[in-house]
Amino acid sequence: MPSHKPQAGLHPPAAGSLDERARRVLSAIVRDYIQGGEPVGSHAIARRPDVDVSSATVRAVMADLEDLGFLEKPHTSAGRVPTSRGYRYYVDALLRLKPPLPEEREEIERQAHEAASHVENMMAAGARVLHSLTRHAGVVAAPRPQAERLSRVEFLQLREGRVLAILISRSGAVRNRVLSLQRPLSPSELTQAANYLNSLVTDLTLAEALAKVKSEQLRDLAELGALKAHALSLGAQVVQIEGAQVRIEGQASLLDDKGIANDLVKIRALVQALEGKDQLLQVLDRTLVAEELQIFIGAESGIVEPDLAIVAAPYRLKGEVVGALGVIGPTRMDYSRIAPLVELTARTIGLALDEG
Amino acid sequence: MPSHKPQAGLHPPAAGSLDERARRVLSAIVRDYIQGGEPVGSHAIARRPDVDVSSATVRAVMADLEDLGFLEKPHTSAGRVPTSRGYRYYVDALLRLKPPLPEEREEIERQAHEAASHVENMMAAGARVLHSLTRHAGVVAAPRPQAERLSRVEFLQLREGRVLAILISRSGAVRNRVLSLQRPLSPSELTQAANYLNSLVTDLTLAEALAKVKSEQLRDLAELGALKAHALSLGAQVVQIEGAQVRIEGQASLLDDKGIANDLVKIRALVQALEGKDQLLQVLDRTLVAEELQIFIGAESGIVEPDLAIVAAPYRLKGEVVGALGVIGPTRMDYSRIAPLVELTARTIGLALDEG
DNA sequence: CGGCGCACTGTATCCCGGGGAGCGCAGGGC
DNA sequence: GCCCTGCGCTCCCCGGGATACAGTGCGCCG
Repeated sequence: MPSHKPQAGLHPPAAGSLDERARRVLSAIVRDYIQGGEPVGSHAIARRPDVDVSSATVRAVMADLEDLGFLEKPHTSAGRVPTSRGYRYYVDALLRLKPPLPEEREEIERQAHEAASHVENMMAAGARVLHSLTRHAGVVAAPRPQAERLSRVEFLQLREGRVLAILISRSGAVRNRVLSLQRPLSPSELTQAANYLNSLVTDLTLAEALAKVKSEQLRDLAELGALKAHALSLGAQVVQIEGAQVRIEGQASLLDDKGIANDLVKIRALVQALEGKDQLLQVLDRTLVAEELQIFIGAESGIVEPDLAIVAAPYRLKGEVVGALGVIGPTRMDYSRIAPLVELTARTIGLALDEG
Repeated sequence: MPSHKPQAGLHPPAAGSLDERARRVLSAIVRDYIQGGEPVGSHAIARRPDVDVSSATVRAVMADLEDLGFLEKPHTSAGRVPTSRGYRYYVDALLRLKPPLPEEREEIERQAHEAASHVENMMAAGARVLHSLTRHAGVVAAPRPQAERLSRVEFLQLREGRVLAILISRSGAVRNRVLSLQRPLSPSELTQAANYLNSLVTDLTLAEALAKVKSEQLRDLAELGALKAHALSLGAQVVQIEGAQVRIEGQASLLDDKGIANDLVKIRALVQALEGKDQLLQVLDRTLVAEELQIFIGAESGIVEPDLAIVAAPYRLKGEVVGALGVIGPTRMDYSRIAPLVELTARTIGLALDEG
């Protein structure tokens, strides 16, 4: 399994520093807490067949784990709860992934294929299927324009002084924007301008296209005609079409988590954070850069709420990473089941996009 | 002021049946409750200069109003709280509108003008300004395709067997959709098809355009060439492009209301209801049909949460109603201030769209 | 070194009683 | 006849105290 660490280990105690017994205890606590959601006591752990020591010994181990920052207790005399650091260790070193069930596979594939022709449908379907299979919030970021390769640029004359610029990407995504012209162009001039731009930017990513247009702009200003200069300035505007939408499904399920449910302040912060989707987008972007499945736990995600975790995976179009999707849930979500589901969904959606 | 009733009065006691004193008391109670948010007692009302009777008399009047269904008490021996019916009467018969402040006007106009060129920006700006001025959730429905008049249809060849259809409306809204062709068309055939369609549907609303295309399809099938038939079948698909988005800003503010804040079940239901925007869209649609400002109180809105009210107004493009926007808040929101704000925002956005 | 049991501590829940807000009703004045 | 005053009653809210409970920490023992 590839490393899930979005951040390199920051603390001195190295990952391998726990002995076998401590690892078993930590693993048991995390799984217990994920399943039950309540602070877990030494007795419950001692009863487990794979630990098999007395509760007093467990308590001793727990005290050590607490010193190391893997566990904490809500109050003096309560059971222990994993900290973000505890989850981190669990995810990095202890996690055993469970492959998705056949019916889950089928569900993902059905949804992906029904919706693949249209990018927006795809996003909605992806978010929906992640939500319904995990009962947490499913989230899909639109293919990044920066990473997408352009297929074509078109201009349509609207009315005096305004053109509609249309960007068609290789994935079939379409973006458009209304531009204002400094001086009117005739239809044939507009066609020429479009042809010229297409000759420059076809098959480039948006980022590359922008760079290309800028460099041409510098070089050609003197040497080329006014028309081409004008075309380039339009091109510079076109390429900056903003995109990057995020689709969320099932945010209501986030409110079910016990850690949040009773705290109005947290609920508010959460709803607000999800409403402005910027933070979310940043997290998904990090996944996009990493190019492999990422698990963000607590504060790592940058989302205000510290009891939230995000499992995200990039999806590919013709081999290139173009977007990311994932699941947002409480830190105590079932990583062993959800990580493979997210990974599978990303892969399946990538395949569907390739065909669509 | 035009009637705000979305439903005709259902109960026998006619609107005018309250005498002057009862109306004053009801009005005072509603305003008091809107301001303070707590059940209001007879003493508080009796102290008001515009009522000026003893608290015992107020209590008697209150008892009558309670029998009529305008008030209720959360429990025996608490103050009274208006029912939906009470708000309804208040809004219909007692409400005194307060014109927006100059700075509110300016804010609305600034936002509307900055964003008018692009429909999506306009929606975002409208929702934002309504949210920021009212501190409740602002909501804007996209111009309805059914009501919008078409400016033009364009086709762009994508790759073998697929075309991108683009619908440009008079308001500058652009919608697109990828269509599959039964048989490939050459570029010139495509242009011809587009020209033919444009000659049919320009300046029609989407609904009219659909009817027109259908009728042409029947008539011309035998008489016209295969190309035109093909064009018509494309046209039929194009016109069915779905749209109708809703933009919400500030849903987090809905959680601040005292009636909801402490009830997790309600919060969940609310978040869920807003996530699927269908219900909201239906409410705004009703406003669109009514063609004037509407106030929906409690259950009238069809939104699950009974303690919510919606103030909505249609906005116009060149005189024709094309969309609706409004504010969602607790039933105890300040209607006298918010209704004029919503109305003004709708009008201002309409004007901005006309120019844009 | 691991296991056992006891004392300690903090939480949650219930019950109880006092205080207070507000109502309904009866009786009296203009 | 209308409206005000006064009084008793009901119900909520709040704080305190008792109880039950879960789980730890630690000393002691094999």
